[in-house]
Amino acid sequence: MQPLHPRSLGGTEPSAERPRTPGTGLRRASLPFSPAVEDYAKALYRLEQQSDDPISTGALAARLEISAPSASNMLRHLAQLGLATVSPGRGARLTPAGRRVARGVIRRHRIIERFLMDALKMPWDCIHEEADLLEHAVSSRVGEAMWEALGRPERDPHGDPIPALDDEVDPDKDVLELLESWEPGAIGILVRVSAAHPEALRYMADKGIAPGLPVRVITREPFGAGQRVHIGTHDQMIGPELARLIFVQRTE
Amino acid sequence: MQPLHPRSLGGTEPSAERPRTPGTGLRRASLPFSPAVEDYAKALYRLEQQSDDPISTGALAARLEISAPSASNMLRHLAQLGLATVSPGRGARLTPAGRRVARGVIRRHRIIERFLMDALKMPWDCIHEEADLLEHAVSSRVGEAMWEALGRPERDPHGDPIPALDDEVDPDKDVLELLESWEPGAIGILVRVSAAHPEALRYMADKGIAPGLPVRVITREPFGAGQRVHIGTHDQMIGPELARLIFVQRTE
DNA sequence: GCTCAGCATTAGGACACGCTAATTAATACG
DNA sequence: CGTATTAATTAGCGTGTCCTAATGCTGAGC
Repeated sequence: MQPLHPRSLGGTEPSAERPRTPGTGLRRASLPFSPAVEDYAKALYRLEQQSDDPISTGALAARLEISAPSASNMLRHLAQLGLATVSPGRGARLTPAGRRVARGVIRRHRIIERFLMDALKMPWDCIHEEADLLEHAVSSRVGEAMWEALGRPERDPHGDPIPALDDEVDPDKDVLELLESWEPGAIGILVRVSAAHPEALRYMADKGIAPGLPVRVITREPFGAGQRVHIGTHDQMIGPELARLIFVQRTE
Repeated sequence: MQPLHPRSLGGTEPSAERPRTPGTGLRRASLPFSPAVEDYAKALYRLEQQSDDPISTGALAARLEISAPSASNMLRHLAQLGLATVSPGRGARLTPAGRRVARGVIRRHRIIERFLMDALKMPWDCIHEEADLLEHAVSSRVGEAMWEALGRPERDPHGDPIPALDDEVDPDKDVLELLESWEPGAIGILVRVSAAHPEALRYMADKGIAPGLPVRVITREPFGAGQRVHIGTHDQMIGPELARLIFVQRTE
């Protein structure tokens, strides 16, 4: 079904004669799915990873910050494209094809983040937004070229893994824990930080907290005050809200 | 124009509060103009460079390969945005603001081409298409970061100059000539090749014809057969159609 | 001065995506 | 078991961008 590879470069004739689907804008003739479709697939994918149950229209709408009817509508569209199955009134699931699309977007997103960071030296706190903008315009050809140019990295700057298109498993499953859950004495490596909160990212960048550093919990203060943690070269107080955004992997 | 910042969790009111411009899609809240608008500005800019007269609706439509009514419509829209002035029935011109927008797009396009070529090592004949896709998604922040990372190049891989936003002049004006116009004995440098024909690009890449090489016309064959030209290290026969795509600068 | 070819514009749709309001289906509670 | 809350869907609409068909203007030749 559908070659996931874009760019139908078989096009011999330079112009004219093309049916030119109306209302679809001037560009984008060559990318397989619209940005909206890709965003929906991505959101469903993420939600499926969290819950295992079919995704309710409402949850999807909340995630994308759109109205429930819009989500409902688009789910029908996704079903029609073969990317999701919808049991009316009961929620939706991605099909394998839908998961492939979603992984493609996520993969490109993370490659782009790495790229903005490493190759373009852009500041931490804007790369997520910029990557959101770019992920739908970067073809898989360009995405893969970036990945090669970067030396085939396995994680983005927040420590999120860069998935292969047919990876059905999350490599972090059963491996990562929240820093929040660790008791004094626990030792490991800071693997990833949630990318969802730009302010938190800025704060952590400022404090030198980044994926890859060794971590050791020293104490846990009572009454929810947080943990004293050795990260990298010095000690920090990590409040519980921040500790919920930091994922660590235990080492013995 | 709101940056669509996520998570406004202070929301006390049950609803209403965010205007949320409808029909505008999920993303793109942060880029100033739609891809379509940018494309129109770019096309007008190019056409203005060629003719000096106001641009007719038909010429614009032909350039963008869209219908005349679409062009007419969009011209009204551009006028409303302050990017063009339209004298009904008589043609359109870009305003200074419109020229800035157009130069921005062209600048980003050429930076992206250079980038795909130099940083990502992508093949010649696909970079133009890819850049067309990317130019509307690359913010000026990212574009400028690319430019810096490349060492502030002045030309794209086809030899087209990368304009500054407020450059009102074309540096190639009065300097470049078509290879076609040169007589035997003429000597110079190949500065740019037209990017419009992917097949020609492929052919030239194959023959080692690229911007920056020294050029000397050896003979001109009669009856439109073309020119024998020394390019780089060896001689080639260049047919008249190809010679119309090659721009050269004379040296003494 | 009138007619007709050629361009531009208006009219009327289409499609993708978003919204609100109203309606229906599902769940929960007295 | 009936009603109240909540979630999902249908209805109807707005916007951007494109299309075709019909109409309107404008200049060239008579």
